[in-house]
Amino acid sequence: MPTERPRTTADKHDRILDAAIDVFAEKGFHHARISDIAAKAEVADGTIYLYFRNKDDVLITIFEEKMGVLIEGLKLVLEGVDDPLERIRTFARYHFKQVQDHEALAEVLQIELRLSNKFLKEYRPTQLWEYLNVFAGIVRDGQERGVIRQVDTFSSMWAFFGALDEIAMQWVLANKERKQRFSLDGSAEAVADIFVRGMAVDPSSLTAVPLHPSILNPLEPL
Amino acid sequence: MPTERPRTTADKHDRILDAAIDVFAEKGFHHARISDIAAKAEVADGTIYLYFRNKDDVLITIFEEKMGVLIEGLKLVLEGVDDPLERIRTFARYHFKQVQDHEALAEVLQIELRLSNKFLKEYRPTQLWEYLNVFAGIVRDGQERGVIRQVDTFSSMWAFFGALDEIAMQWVLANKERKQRFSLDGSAEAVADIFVRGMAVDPSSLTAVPLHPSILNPLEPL
Amino acid sequence: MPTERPRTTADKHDRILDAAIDVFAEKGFHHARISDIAAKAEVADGTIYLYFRNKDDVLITIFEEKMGVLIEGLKLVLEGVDDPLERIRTFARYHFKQVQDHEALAEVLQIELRLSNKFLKEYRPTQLWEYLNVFAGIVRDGQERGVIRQVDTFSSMWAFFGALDEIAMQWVLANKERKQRFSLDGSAEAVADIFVRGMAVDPSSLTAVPLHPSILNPLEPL
Amino acid sequence: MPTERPRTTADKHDRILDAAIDVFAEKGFHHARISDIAAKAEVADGTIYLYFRNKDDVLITIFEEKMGVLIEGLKLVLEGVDDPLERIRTFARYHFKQVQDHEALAEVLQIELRLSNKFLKEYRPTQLWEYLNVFAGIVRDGQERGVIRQVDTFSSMWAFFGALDEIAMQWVLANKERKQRFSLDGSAEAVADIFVRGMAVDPSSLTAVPLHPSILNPLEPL
DNA sequence: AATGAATGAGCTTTCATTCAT
DNA sequence: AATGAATGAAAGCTCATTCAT
Repeated sequence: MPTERPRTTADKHDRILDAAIDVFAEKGFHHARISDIAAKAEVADGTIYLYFRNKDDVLITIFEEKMGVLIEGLKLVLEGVDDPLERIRTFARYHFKQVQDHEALAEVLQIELRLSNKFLKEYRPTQLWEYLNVFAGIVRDGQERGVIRQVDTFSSMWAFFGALDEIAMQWVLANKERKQRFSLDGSAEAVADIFVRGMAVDPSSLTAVPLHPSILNPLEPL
Repeated sequence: MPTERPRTTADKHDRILDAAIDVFAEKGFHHARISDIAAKAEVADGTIYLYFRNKDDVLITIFEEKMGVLIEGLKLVLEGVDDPLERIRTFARYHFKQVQDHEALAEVLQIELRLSNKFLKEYRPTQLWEYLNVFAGIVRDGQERGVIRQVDTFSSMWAFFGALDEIAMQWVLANKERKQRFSLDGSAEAVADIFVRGMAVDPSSLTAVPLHPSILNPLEPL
Repeated sequence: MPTERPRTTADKHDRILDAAIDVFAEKGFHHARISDIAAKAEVADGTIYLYFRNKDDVLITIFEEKMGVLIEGLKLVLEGVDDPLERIRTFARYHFKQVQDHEALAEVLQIELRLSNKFLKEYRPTQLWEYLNVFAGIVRDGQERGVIRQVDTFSSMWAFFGALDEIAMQWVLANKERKQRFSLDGSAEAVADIFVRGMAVDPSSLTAVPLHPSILNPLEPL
Repeated sequence: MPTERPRTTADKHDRILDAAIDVFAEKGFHHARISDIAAKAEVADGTIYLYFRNKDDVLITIFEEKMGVLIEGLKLVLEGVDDPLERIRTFARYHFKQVQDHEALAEVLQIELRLSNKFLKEYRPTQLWEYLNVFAGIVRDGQERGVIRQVDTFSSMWAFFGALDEIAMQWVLANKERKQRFSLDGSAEAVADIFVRGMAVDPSSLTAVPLHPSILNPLEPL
C-alpha cells in the first residue's frame, strides 16, 4: 500500500509532506504542481507516487497526520485544566496558538483543504470529528457537573469550531501589515468569553474579562 | 465591458447565472465546464463571454449579485424587530432560512466560492463585509442601549458568521437522509442563544429557551 | 457580388479598406480582428461582409486596388523619361517614394500580405506581375535600342523587384530612431546603380555616381 | 530550459524539427497543428513542449539551427574561391543549390517564417545578419583589393539577398510543371552577373556570360 | 442597406500520472 | 526504491461569420 510509510526511507514521506504544505500554502492546491512539490522535497516526481496514491492523497495525508498531532497536543494541554469553562478557553487559545505557530500548515488546513472536491465531497474528515469530539466531551462533562447549560451539542460544537475557523481564516488571509494589528490572542479571549458565557449555567458568577480589541478598524475589509 | 448587461437581452445574463449556480453546485467550480453552463442556459459557449469576462467572473458575479439580494432581505426582516438581542436571533433565523430556500446557491456560496483562488486571494468580498456590518450595527446599537456587553466587534462578528457558516456547510454537505434529521431551525435557535447570552449584559433576565436538538447522533461523521 | 462597390455608399468601401490598412499595419493580419476594422471604419461588424466576402478578401482587395493606383502612378512618371537606363533609376526612386509616402500601406503590402496563406498559395497576384511587366518592358525596349545587355528577363525583373522589396522591408521594420539614419533615397540610387551598370551594354560610359551611404553601421542588426 | 536538448533522447529534438519543417511546408505555420507535428514525429503532443517552449519556438529554432548549418556550408564553399567577384557568383550558386536540395526547408524559411508575427516583429534574426555579413565581407575585401566599386554596403547586401530570396520564392511557389521549365542554375548566373558587373570596378574585363534563360514565358503569372 | 448579438468550431498548452530503466 | 522522460486527455477562450431585425 503506497500510503504506508516505508520504514527504511521514512524521511522521504515527511519531506514530501512538508514540501507539499509549503507549496500548497504558497500556490494553492490546484495551482501547485506535483513537480513543484518534488523539487522542493528534492525527490523525483515519480517518487511521490511511491508514497502517495495521488495529489489528493498528499493533501488528505497532510490533514490526517497533522490533525492527529494537533489532537494529541490539544488533549495534552487540556489535561492540565479541570474546570470545563476554563477548558473551553484553553481550547480556543490552543487553536489560535497552533495557527500562529504553523502558518503554512494553517493556510493549507484552512483554505487549500477546501479546494479539493475530493475532500469536501468524498472524503470523511474523521480527524476533524475527533477534534470536535474533544469539545463535545468538555460540554458533556460540564453538563454533568452542572456548570454548562443543556445546549445542543451538535450546534454548539460546530458553532464553536466555525467561530475559531473563520477568525483563523481572516488572520491567515490578512497581509503582513494587517497581521501586526491583528491580535489572535485577543480574539481567543473574546470568542471563548462569548461561548463560555453563552453556555454557562450561571454567567453572572464569571469575572468580567477586560476587552482586548483584536484589531483596529474592525469593519475595514481586508 | 462584457460584464455589463446589454439591455436588449437582459434575461441571458440571469439565465447564465442561474445555470451556473446549478452546475457549480452539482459539479463544483473546477469541474464545471463552461459548456455545461452554456448547455443548461441554452446559449452558445461564446455567449457567456459576451456577459462575463471568464469563468471566475461568473462565480464572482453570482456572489456579488446574490449577496446583494440577501443583504436587502436581511435589512428588511430586521426592520420589523427592535430589541437588539432579538435582532441577533432574527439574523440567525434569516441566514438559515435562506440556506434552506436556496440550496444550490447556498452550496455555491458556502463551498464553491472558496474553490476560486481568485476569490480567496485576489478578490475582496465587499458584499460579505457589508453583510457582517449589519451584525456589527446591531451590536453597536445594543451596546449604546446598554443591553450588549463591550465585546470585541471584530471577533464577535466573525465568530457569529463563522458559526452560522459552518453549520450551514454541514447542512449543505449532509445527504438527503441525514438532512431530514437535521433541523436548521433548531440550530438557529441554539446558535443565537449562545451568542445572545454570551453578549448580553444581563443574561439571567432571558427566558430559558427549550432545547431543540438539531440532529440525532451529533458525533457521527457525515 | 459583395466585392463590387455599391455606388450609393461608395465611401463605406473605402473607409473599410483604409481602416483595414491601418489595423493590419498595426496589429498584423492574423491579429487584426474584423471588429477592430469595423470600429475604426465606424461601421458595424456585419457591414464589412456587405462589401467583402471575408477577411482575406479585404486584404486581397487592398492589394488589387492599391497596386492598381501604384501602377498608374509608375507609368505616369515613366512617361517623362526616355532613356531606358534612366527609367530604371526612376522606377527605383518611385518605388521607395511610395513606401515612404504610404508607410502603413507599405507595411501591409510588404509584410502582412504574406501572412495570408490564401494569398501566397491560392491567390495569383496579377497586379504584381503587371508592376513587374513595366520593368520587363523597359528592359526589352533597352535591348532593342542596344543599351541593355541580353540579360534574362525573368531573373532580372524578379531580382530587381526583390532588391527593392527587401530594402523597403528593412526600412518598414526599422524603428523610428533607425529610420532617421536610414536614407531610402540613398538606397534608391545605390540599387539602381548596381542594376543599371549590371545590365548596361557599356557601363564605362556611365558617370560615376557619388556614394550615398544609406545607413550607418550597416551590419548592426535592426 | 525546455529548448535545451536533453542528452539522453537527442533524436527527439531533431525528429520534431524535421517533422515541423514538413508540416509547416505543407500546411503553413498557422494551419499546422501541434498534433500534426507530433503525429509526424511519432511523439505525443506534450513531448513537443519538453523540447520547445511553444509553436513559435519550433519555428524559430528551425530558423536558427538550419541557418547555422547553411552559414557553415557557405563559408566552406567560399574557402575554395579567391577572386571576390567569383565569390559573389559562388554565393548565388550556393544559395539556389540549397533551395533546390532542401525544398521543404526552403519553403519554410522563405514563406512560413514570415507568417510568425513573433518572428517579424519581436525576433531579431541574428543568423540572417550573419549570412549577409558574409556577403559584406566579400564586398569589403573586393574593395580593398580594388576590384569592387565603393558601393553602399547596406544597400548592396540587402539588394543581393532580396534578389536571391525573391527568385527562390518564385521557384518555391511554382508548381511542378512550371518548376521543370524553371532553371535555378540559370537564375544564379543571371543574378550574379548583374551584381558582379554592377559592382565591379572594371566590368569590361569580364568575359561575356552566355544567356541562360531561366524560364520560358517569363511574364506568365505563376 | 445596416446592425450587432449570437454562434460554435477550433486548438494550444498544462500537468497528473505512468513505466521503462 | 528511485528516477524523470514521455504521455495524452481535457477545456477555456477567441473571433470570423451569420442572420433576425
